[in-house]
Amino acid sequence: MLTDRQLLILQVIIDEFILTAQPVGSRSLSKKEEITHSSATIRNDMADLEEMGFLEKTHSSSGRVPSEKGYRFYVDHLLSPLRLSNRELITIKQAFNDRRMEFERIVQKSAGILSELTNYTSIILGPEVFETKLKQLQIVPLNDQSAIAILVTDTGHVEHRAFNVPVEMDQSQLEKLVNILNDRLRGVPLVQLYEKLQTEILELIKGHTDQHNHAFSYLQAALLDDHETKLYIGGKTNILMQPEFKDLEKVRSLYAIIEKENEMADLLRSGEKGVHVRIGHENPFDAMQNCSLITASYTLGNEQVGTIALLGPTRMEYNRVVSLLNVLSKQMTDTFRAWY
Amino acid sequence: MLTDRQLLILQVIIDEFILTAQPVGSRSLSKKEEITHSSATIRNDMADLEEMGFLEKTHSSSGRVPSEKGYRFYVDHLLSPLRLSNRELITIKQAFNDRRMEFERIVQKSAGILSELTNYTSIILGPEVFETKLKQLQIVPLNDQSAIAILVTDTGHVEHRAFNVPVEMDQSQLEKLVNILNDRLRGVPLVQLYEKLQTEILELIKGHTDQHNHAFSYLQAALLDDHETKLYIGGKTNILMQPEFKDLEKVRSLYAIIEKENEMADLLRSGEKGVHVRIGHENPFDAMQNCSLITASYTLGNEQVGTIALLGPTRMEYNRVVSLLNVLSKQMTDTFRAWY
DNA sequence: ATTTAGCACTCACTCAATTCGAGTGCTAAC
DNA sequence: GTTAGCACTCGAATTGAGTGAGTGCTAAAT
Repeated sequence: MLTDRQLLILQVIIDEFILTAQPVGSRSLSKKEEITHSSATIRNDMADLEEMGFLEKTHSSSGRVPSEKGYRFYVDHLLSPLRLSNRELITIKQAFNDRRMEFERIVQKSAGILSELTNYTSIILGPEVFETKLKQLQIVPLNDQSAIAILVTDTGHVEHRAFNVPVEMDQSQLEKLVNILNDRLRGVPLVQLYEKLQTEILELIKGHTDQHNHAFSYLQAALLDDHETKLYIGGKTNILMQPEFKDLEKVRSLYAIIEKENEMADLLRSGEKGVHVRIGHENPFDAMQNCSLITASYTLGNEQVGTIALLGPTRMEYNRVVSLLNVLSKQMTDTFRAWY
Repeated sequence: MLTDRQLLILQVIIDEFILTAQPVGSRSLSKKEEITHSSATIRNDMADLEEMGFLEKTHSSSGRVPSEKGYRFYVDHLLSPLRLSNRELITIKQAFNDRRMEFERIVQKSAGILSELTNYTSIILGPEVFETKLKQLQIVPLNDQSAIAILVTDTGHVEHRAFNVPVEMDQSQLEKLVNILNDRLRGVPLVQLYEKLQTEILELIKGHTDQHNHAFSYLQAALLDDHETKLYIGGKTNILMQPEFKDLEKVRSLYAIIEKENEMADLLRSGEKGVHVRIGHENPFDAMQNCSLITASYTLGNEQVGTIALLGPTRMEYNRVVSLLNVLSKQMTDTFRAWY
């Protein structure tokens, strides 16, 4: 396999390239403190490493650049876990000190922090709401034509939607309807809401007046759709600062992908627990060829899982990013656990 | 002042430049159908127009480019109102056909439509919530430590925030507190909420138990902050497609401005009623030197005013954009009027 | 058997020189 | 007042020499 020296050289090359984005040559390597050998020796090892597929040349007489296989090896075997700096730890702590216990706020902030600390683009997938259970349904009438339906889940998630109230229906009738719904639907997971509404409740309502029936159909429309899991993106413009994206066309195609919420959500969902690195072509999208995506999962309550991720060039500061995601996902999990 | 021919030439030059982003020369103008004169004649008029400050050269032997003064004149005097295409009208109609009467959704969609139809960046300022009055306050307990406060305004705006419940407080006490607050605060404009809470309510609460007092302070924190007016931005990446932004540095500085929500909000707020065009240096920010910002206001309910805007290069399709904003702001106003 | 020094070779990059063409201003004729 | 003609200007694109960082290979040194 690889000799110790080759390992060292591979490591230093990748570290250097991550820092400078420039191909690394044997001479500059031989000057490094960690390396005591001459440039010729290094050249030989570099040639071997290239043969094995860990390095590449940009052209026949250029320095070496890590290949995807090189990065993969680096991430799997050479990554030295990095202690986060104090500044970073403090920044994170502060964000979570916010007394306002609002999920959205924390997530949004986390996205901001991640992108700020890394200069990459952060993507956070909110927790899946499907498994959350209905806690309470509330109706607030605005005037005689419209009202707002508010739906609160056991995890504190709130959704609301305005809807029309049939003119012939007065407030007390509306209240009765809501009471019925609350009785029957409390504790029902949101995914099952539709089913329940269609069967049980519809049955139940049939016994009542026409108005009930009518109002119910309005309410139903208001309640059913759009329990989407949200995607929070931070530092989208950081992409512009990476030298590998000086070509506007690449930026554009990458943005095009990022903005497809559904596809991005699926991409993030697919990760297992723990930190997970996807390098270059390991990503399903062409536009992410020279990107790496690092994901980590967090949990909210029992089994609600969400994902935080960082998107940057393959030439990413893997050690820092991995540490950061670890800390942050843990922090999020802990914070949410403390709340509920 | 300007001769008819000069007016024509100015108009055609600007139209052409808006289309191609290339300096316009006398020869290419002379070939246009609308223009019957020779290139030499045109050159003379162009020289005059340049002397008057309506045109500029990029270098001594280049074609002409409109100056800001030129655009200003064009917008003020030469703008031929454009009928929107059927496709455009249909796109708009469809967006407003959504049965879900939710303000946010409509605004978000409008932002999307605007940027999609124009390839510029759309910015929409949500209506100021300060003048809206509290309709109802609701508390939904999650467990014995936390609850959610939900605040509904008379325009159907909903805000919510989780907060801690003091352990020694049981649900009935909480309900009592909420009832008191609802009685006293219903109809109070959000801006006055803080004041009211500090004076009247605090007074009222003092009579009650310690627990009330304690819980109240939690609730207060939950209710007070963050009645921000939101900024909705669409098509931020469209900026990348404009040739005047092939320089990444410009893109970055422009993004930096756009992302400062407060400053953008102030900028949009400053416009009077109706459509309003700000060209180049008429904008307060350096990064918007070669941008134009076109704003239009819409109203929600009585006096709630919001703003929709488009940001693009000074070389903007003014006629189309102005028509579009007109239609859309009217559509928004109408839709909201119908709701409330 | 490694490691190193030396040398010829490769290739991107920079920079100046050159050309090309779209454009202008000016003048004289129409 | 309008137009044709001409000299001139200047940016953009093209070319070619020079530079330097890099390589691979071979032979000597360890």
